[in-house]
Amino acid sequence: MDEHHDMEDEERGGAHPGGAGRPTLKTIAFMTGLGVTTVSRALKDAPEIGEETRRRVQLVARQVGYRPNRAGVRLRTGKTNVISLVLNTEEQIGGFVSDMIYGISEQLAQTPYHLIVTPYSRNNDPLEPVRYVVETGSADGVIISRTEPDDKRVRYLLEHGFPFVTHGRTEIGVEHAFHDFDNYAFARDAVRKLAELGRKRLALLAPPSSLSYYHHMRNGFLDTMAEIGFAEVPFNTVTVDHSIDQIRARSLQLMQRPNPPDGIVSGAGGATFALVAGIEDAGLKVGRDVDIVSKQSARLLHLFRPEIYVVNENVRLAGRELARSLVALIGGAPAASRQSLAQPGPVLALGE
Amino acid sequence: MDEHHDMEDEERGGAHPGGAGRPTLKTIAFMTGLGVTTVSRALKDAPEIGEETRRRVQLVARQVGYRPNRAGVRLRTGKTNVISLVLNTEEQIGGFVSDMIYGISEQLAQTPYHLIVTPYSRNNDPLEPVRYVVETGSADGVIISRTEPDDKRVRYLLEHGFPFVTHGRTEIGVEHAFHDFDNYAFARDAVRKLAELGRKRLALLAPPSSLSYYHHMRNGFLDTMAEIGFAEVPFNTVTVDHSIDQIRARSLQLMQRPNPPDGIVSGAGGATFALVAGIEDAGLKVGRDVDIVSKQSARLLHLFRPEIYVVNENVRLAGRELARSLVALIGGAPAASRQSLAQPGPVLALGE
DNA sequence: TGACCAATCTGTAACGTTTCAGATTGAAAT
DNA sequence: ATTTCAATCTGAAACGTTACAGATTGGTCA
Repeated sequence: MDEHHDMEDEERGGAHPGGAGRPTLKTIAFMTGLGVTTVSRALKDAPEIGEETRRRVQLVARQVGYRPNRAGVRLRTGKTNVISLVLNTEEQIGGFVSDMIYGISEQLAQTPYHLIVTPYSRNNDPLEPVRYVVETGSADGVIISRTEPDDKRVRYLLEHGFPFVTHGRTEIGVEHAFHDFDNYAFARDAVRKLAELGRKRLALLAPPSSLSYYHHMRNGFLDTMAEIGFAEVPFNTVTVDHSIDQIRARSLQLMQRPNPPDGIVSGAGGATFALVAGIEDAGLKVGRDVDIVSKQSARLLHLFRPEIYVVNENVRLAGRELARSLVALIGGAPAASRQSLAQPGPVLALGE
Repeated sequence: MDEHHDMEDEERGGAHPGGAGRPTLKTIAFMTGLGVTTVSRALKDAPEIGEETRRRVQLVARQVGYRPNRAGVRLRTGKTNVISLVLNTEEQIGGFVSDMIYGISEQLAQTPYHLIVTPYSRNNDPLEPVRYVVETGSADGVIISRTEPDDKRVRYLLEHGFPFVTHGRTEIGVEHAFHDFDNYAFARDAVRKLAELGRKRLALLAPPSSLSYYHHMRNGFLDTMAEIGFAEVPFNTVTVDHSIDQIRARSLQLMQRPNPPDGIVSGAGGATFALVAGIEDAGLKVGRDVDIVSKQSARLLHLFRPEIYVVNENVRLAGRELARSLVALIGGAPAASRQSLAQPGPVLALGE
């Protein structure tokens, strides 16, 4: 005689389909007097179901609040109705991740898709979470960010024919879906604005050089500088991904050099806080000794120092776009049709 | 003759268990010459399996990289191995949501649990997503934040015996798991610091009055004020959840009143940006005309205005704690054992 | 009349897992 | 020699869904 009798789900799915538990196809089949197959097909508007039957089934289904069992569908079809957002969980200054998640959620709200967050930290291989999702089939598609020109994850996903969208572009020959902010245009506009303001010695606080958008931003910066005939003040000891303290210290160093910049383009709002702190550590003042054009996703820079010029990046929108694309992709849309580049808005001064 | 033959998964789970697809219990059963039941039990260290068999099965399982199919488990047992974070997706100034998610992810990384984000917006009933999760059984437990003293969601979850943790406490008689920041202590320490600085006319920029932690913060503020013998300068036209523009405008109004405060306690870092902007709009200066003690989760306030005193709230830690508790709860731990209150650190001036 | 057909419906099997209720051992107890 | 028992193992059934391969109509056509 066992001492352990598991009787927990005694009352879940009753023996009779009229039981107390959540309604299933069987419940509706019982109520309508039809077979489960018919009910299943009627609910998805299959062609070989009579008009009246279809309506009857759908009515009953609505009445009893039928919701397909995800595990059942998933087991049978392999479709998970899940989208995975692969995230680097390192601390980031004023990270934009929440907005991204909000945007994705928003877009997914009216679909059967759930959003699941698949994290990785610096220790792990960035490929690891992606491989996990593909190998275990735990999602129908993934969203990845922080793309590199020759991104291992993108190669892997392409090889395995797994649906994905990248936040950021790659230099891989094969076309894939992406959404990106036009950082080339941002840097170009930023340089022009600084030139307009009479600034001549410009520096760039760029993203890490491994990432794709580093190159875009840097090219936009350099091309425009060359066009105007300016020479760059190098500032490559630090990136927007470094810590506040590091950026601040390097920024101080930068401003204490013989010929410090009088204009700086900053690739991220969070980093700009630290950048300005360093500038002020050097006894200089933004708007007087140096002008700054910074990208931002939160809208805090103008409160911080009203003299900063800003370009807003709408990350929530990016999230929406990425989710929209991924869902389309899973539905069979060609990757080439799901590529978009968000244009930066104007360079804004305080109050604009 | 049908024109449509579905032959897509012809090569997935082969007829032979030795096929190409992902290994299942059947694969291992075939390889070891055992029954699937035995394999299933051997893998979970059931008592009625011989020592050698167990080792053999586990070895093979490891070799072929066996990973239980989540849909199979879920369908059979009802266990989803999913935790749902229920989120309000409204814009928040400098929201702490990313840190929360990082913390939860971090904690969940070494468990079989996945994190899924279940959003709701202002239009929807906050109860809606919770009801969805419970009704569809789409997770084993939920994490909710922005709790109210008499929280409908908490009542609902208690009634349905569904595992949950709240970020924030309630006044509901029944015990439930929570993690909270001690906002009473924060407000108390803040008031004391301002008193120490010689400030006498104090105001509080509080959370929305519907939320639990409004009361904690407010009580901490008022109790300590009474203790010292101060009277409050009312500032209840706005909360930390309002927009930058609204807070800024009301802050300006506040400072233009006949007897403006000379000390302000602010419940959120994001709001403090707007608060200070309003103060400066009035021609006043933080540290001279008024001192501020503000809670923050990002570490930006000292860069913003070095004169602000800050108390740091570690939201990532809160995420970890919430996830840890929820997993314990699902594992059968009593709710009363999963209640924790994070004590605020010291009130910090610049450089401390 | 009988054959054929389209329209509609249905049962069975399978996805991968766990649980139930045995089956098969070999050894110990009678 | 038979019974008993513990130790191991096993097949069948079920979770809810969909795909496949029919079944059952009633009508049309030769």
